[in-house]
Amino acid sequence: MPQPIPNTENSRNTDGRVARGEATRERVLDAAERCFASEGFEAVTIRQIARAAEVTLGVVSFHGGSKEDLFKTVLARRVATLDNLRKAALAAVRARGEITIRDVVEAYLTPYLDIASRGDAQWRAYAQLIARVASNDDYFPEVRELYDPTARIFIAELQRLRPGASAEELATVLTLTVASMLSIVASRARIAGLSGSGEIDPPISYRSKLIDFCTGGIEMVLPSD
Amino acid sequence: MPQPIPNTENSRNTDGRVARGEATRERVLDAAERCFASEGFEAVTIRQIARAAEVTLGVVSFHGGSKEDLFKTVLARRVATLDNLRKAALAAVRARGEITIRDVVEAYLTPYLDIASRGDAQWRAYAQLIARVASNDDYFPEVRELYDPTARIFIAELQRLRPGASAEELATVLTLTVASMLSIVASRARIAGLSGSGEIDPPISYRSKLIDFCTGGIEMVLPSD
DNA sequence: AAACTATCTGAACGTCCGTATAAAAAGTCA
DNA sequence: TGACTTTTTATACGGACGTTCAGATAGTTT
Repeated sequence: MPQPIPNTENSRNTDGRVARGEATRERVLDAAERCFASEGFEAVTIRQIARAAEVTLGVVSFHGGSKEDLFKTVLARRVATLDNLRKAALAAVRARGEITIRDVVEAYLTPYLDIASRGDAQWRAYAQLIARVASNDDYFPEVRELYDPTARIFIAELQRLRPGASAEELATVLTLTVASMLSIVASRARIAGLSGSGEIDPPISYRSKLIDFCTGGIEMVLPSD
Repeated sequence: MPQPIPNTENSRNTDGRVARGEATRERVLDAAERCFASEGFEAVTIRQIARAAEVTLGVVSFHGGSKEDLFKTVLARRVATLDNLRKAALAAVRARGEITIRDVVEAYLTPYLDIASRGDAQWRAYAQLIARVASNDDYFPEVRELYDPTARIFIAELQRLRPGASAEELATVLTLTVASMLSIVASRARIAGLSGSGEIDPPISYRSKLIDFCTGGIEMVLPSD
């Protein structure tokens, strides 16, 4: 079941040679991803990233540029992969013919829950990083806009199912769906605390409850009649 | 309609005299509240807070202690007030007799949307700060636990309405409701961007959509039959 | 007025930050 | 092999950070 997530990255130079520093560069980006995910942009230091990547200080700047560059690169390098998983999930349900609100919600949520629950620590870190970034408005604008194109695709899909809905209603329910999705990753500890069970379950185990919640919510805001 | 929010704070010494430095202390806490809300714990510097409060550097430490103390104090000083508004809203609907999921959701969400939309910049800042804090798991544990008692009260209320629901289901839907609520404050810019309208509306204007979404979501996860 | 306490000032402390860079090392190509 | 490029090392820089504190000031009590 857990098949490897394809790496959409280009590790060759324009002339076809494998770049010598590419392995190091990835170690740096991976370390940055883990650090940013677990501590946030401001709290992380370049020295921390260097230590995590097991390289010296200068190497981080050499491969990652400034701290801000590094942050943007880390976020951008996986966007296409996640987007493609979502688009594929949407295409799959559309190919089946009749489509429902629940189908759209499912296609949007599942790939994210999936990568957030994988064995691969880097993808888990990326999922956590997204949750961190999206929940605060104050990151770099370029970062926020990374996820807009796919959001618009899903809004258009909802629009098709509920032609009477206003643009603001559609944007609102998608934003609430995204927030709910991210909170599963960001707040599992709180859920565990409030429910009394000490157990912190993987995000995917909340899948059906989350899909129910978002589907029910959207259908209540955008009634079909 | 917008009546002043009562100040639950104690500005007198034990002997009844008004503390001389109390006004300064509040200026410091107010400034810290605004700064933490708009930039987050790590990004804010003590010097920035001092400048915003129009006091010298040492005064911030004198009245606020360490940066971490200051942060906790800022969050803690308004918890009781917000909690009381929520409890009052819940008591009001319970007094009316029959109670629904929607009533419980409304009682939880409205006070927050209310303070987040008030003219008072300090309460708006506090609302924004809550959104920032709650969306990431990595703040000080004491902070996270500030909001648990009231959360448990509302969970108990839901439990009464849906006796068959498990503790984990209840904790999950409450957490998703909270996340949705906070995302309205934190992501209004994104909603505006995605809906095409340049306008950023006050949180309270999303009230009915938000209540619909959460009510529909909870009812889908916890069906009444 | 004198003694005392609370508050505030201004300056300093040691530490760590992000970034830059010269020189060494490693790899590539002629 | 020797010239050339890419990568890595080690170190340094200026600045900002959180915190501390001796001393000045203002308010209170005796």
